[in-house]
This record gives sequence, C-alpha cells and structure tokens, in this order.
Amino acid sequence: MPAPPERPRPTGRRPGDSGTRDAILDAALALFAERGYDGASLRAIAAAAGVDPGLIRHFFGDKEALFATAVADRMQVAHLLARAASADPTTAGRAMTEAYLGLWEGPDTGPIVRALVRSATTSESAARMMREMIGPRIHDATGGDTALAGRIALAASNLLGVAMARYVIGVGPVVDLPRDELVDRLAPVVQHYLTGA
Amino acid sequence: MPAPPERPRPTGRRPGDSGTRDAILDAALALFAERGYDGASLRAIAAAAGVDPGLIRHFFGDKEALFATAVADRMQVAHLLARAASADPTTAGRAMTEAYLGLWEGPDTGPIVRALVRSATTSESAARMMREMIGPRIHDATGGDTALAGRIALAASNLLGVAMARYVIGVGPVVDLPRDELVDRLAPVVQHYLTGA
DNA sequence: CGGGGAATTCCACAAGAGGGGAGTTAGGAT
DNA sequence: ATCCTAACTCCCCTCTTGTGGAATTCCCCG
Repeated sequence: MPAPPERPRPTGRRPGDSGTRDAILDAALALFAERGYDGASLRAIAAAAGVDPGLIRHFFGDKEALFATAVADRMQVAHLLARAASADPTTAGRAMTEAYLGLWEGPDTGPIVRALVRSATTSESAARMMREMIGPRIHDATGGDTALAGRIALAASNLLGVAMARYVIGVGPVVDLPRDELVDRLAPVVQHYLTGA
Repeated sequence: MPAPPERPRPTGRRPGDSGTRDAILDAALALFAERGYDGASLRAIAAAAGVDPGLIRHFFGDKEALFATAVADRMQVAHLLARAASADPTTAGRAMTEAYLGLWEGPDTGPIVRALVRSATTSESAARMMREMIGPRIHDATGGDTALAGRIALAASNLLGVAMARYVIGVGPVVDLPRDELVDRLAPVVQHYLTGA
C-alpha cells in the first residue's frame, strides 16, 4: 500500500451546506468555557472546529467579536433568574436555586456561564460584558427598586460562590454534596436573602 | 549640554544590599493579583520590579516556582478562617465574615487572595495549589468531621461569591453596599451555615 | 589580597499569539 | 451561461512568551 499522498486540504468553497460557522461557535464556546478568554487561542478553536484559523477572521472579525457572538449573545439567561426570583414569594428561594444550578449543569447553558465566569475573572473586557449584561436585567426585573436589587444580588452572589466552588475550582466538600442536599441547604438561605424573612 | 550618552545599564552585580529578590516577589504578587497567573508575564513582573527578566529565572527557576513563593507560600490564611469559624459558636458567623472580608481588604492579604482566585479560575495548576492548600486546613480544623467541613465549606462559598462580586467582577449592587451593612446581612447567614441554627 | 560564587546584564531561541492579504473554488442571482 | 459574492486555504508579519546561556561585576571568606 503506497503511502497516502499527503494531499493538502483542497482550497476554495465546499459543496453543500457546511455548518462551518456553527461548528466554530460551538468550539469557541467549549474552549472559552474550559480555558477562559485569554487561554482559548483562535488557533485552538479553529483546530477544534476542524477549520482553518483564517475562517474565524472571515466570519467574525476579531476575537472579541467571536466571544460576543459565541458567549455573550446567547445570554438570554439572566432574566430567567430574575423571573424565578420574583415568582411566588414563598418558594422564590428554591426556584432561584434550582434555576441557577440548572444553568450550570445544563449542557447548553453550562458552557456559557462557565465561559463567562472564567473569562470575567481575568479579562477586563469580559467582566465589562458581564456587567453590562447582568446590570440592566436586574434593573428591569426590579423596576429600579435598589433595595430589591441588593437582595437579589446577594442571593446571586451566594449561588455564584457555590457554583465556583463546585464547578470551577472543585472544593472537595462542596463537590461531594449530593445535589438534592445542596438545594435543601441553599434554598432557605436564598429565600432569606430575597425576602428578608 | 551634549546629549546624555544613552548608556545602557551596567552589567554585573550591584553594590550594597539591593532588595531585588523581595522587589520581584512584591511585583509578582501584585501582577498575579491583577491579571491572574497566565496574564502576568515574567517580563511584566520584571519590569514592574525594575529588574532584568533573567533575574527571575536566576532566583526562582520557573514561573510556577515564582508563583508558589510569591503567593502560595504566604498563605497562612486558611487557618485564620477556620479559627474564626470554631470560635464562640454564638458569634462565629460574624467573626468569620469579618475575618474573610478583612482578608480581601487587607493590604497584605488582599493581593494574595485575589491572585489565588484570579489564577485558580483559569490555571489548573493554580487551582490544584489552592485545593491542596485549603483542603488539609479544613481537615485539620474539623478533625475529620465531614459534616462540619461541609458546613464550613458552604459558609466559605457564600463569602467567596460575595467577594468575587464585590472585589473581582464588580457587580454594582454588591459594590455599592456599605461594608457595615454587608456584614450585617451576611453574618446571620454565615452563622446559619455554620451552626445550622 | 585573592578567588569563588552570587547578582546582574544582554542576547538568542523556538513556540505560539492575533491579525492581514492573496488566491481558489463553489453557490446563486441575473 | 455569466459574474458577483461568500466560503475556504495558505502564507506572512509582527509581537510576546517562557526559557536558556554567556559575560560582567561585585561581595565576602580565606
């Protein structure tokens, strides 16, 4: 068997409907989630998508725009939390806790929020995006009630810390807690933050 | 006045006791705190210390060793928390909250913990260091009581989330809260996590 | 008053980053 | 059937990174 002729990938457009653009977005999201904004190189993303790095530039321009379309624009997420928070006040704590953990665990949303957090801690532009994304949502959901916004923010901060410990850093005791028990322990506290009761 | 001869810095050892090593450690800590492990380049650290990059290698070997000596080794910190947590049970929540916030705000400890968190979210080796540092301390402080360890971990996670929101990401409502009020709101919750009451 | 080792400089290197441009092929509108 | 545009690959450039080594100067111990 003669050695396969090492032929390079053909140049030019591909026939049919190649879902290349989406492949890039998926790979980008996955790598941003895993390594953060700076750690995910365009080349690595292109490789993961099975695509030439030049294509990224072709489709999205620069890295920040890619991040925005892959991560930020899919963030229809914050209002979901605010909705949970303003639901039936007697169960808001549990609802928000469930919604939040679901966000981190969902196969679609998990990468988004991991990418956001991993990037926001290191890259100022990612942090800015996150602020600009979350701030207005809270403002909308509270109708400008700053006291309520404060309560929601504290509840969300608690959940953020737990998620960091459980899903990002991997702090033993928090990882080992079964999910049910975790919810049972968090829900009353979140409820307390939200309603003050 | 003739143009100053542009003379390059002299090579060779400097006279007197140059605190170069410490200058490097200080600069390294500051930059790790500001940009995280990957974001802080050895060259930038050297520049901030007013020193040739080669010196870092001379003193510390490689980057990980520098991080370890600048950040990790100064972490006499965790046991401080554990101590607060196991103090007088009626005030443990407030004590731990104060101790934790003090950690983030202290001019000496703040950079350490910021560096740790910023790095641990992105760099796996930093995350490992953090785990290896915190895990045993909790184990020691609890004497192997895993239920207690779980309670402390949940309390610490809450505080971690608040600190992330307030000092790292900069979430509006959490930043705007006056410190006193923040403590007043957090302390009872931390107390609840710790004691179950 | 030597001499060895530590502190310090500069230079070099290979690898990888993001970005840009030129050229090739296919799809779709006319 | 023709042409414009979009998809696609390859090559290049410049910058930065971590690391390594050679050369110089000074301190300190004998």
